[in-house]
Amino acid sequence: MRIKRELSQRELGILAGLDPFVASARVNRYELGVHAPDVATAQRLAQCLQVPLAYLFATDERLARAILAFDQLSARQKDRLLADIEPKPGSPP
Amino acid sequence: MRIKRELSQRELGILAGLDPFVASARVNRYELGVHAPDVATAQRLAQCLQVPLAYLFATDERLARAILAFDQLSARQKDRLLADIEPKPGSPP
DNA sequence: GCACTAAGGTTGACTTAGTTG
DNA sequence: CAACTAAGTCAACCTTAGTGC
Repeated sequence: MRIKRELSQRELGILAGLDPFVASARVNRYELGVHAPDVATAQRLAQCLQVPLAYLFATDERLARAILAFDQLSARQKDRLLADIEPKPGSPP
Repeated sequence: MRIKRELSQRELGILAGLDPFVASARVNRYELGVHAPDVATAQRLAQCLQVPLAYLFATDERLARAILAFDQLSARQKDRLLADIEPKPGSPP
């Protein structure tokens, strides 16, 4: 899982609502990819990191950056960007 | 999990390498959100659906569309888009 | 064919307790 | 403090077997 944090593993886990006694071990396993959390826990971690849940699962570096950047845009900017890059229907065939 | 398929649940599961006898039940559980697959299985499903893994976890509709559209761009287009929308460092403070 | 489900077995995440820098 | 790990427990997923459309 793609975790980009500024806090310690333990602090992040506690912030995400994990029991302080287990936060360190669990976040460590997630960050190293030994274990994977359930989606609810992943969602809480994402909220604490202020990134979209999808960002944690972005395997491609550029896509990860795009997800972060897109998330920062205003609703209007998102709509304009989508209009720019989404393929128009009825073109390919 | 965000699954947008054109095949049947069973067909998708088989295509993703699941045992034909269990493909239907498992994909059904994933699609309805009753169970979640491990990341390796999710990755195989994403490949079959020809979407990035992150797309399956996009909770926001616009972000989901953006991920799909971004994935279709050429490497050069991706880099140009990132240059456009990524916040420049040193502006906020 | 399709989507969907309950019950029980089994695997892997979770807790505990600990080491190391 | 921090990052990281092994071992045993048990919840969550997987399999089986089945329903109804």
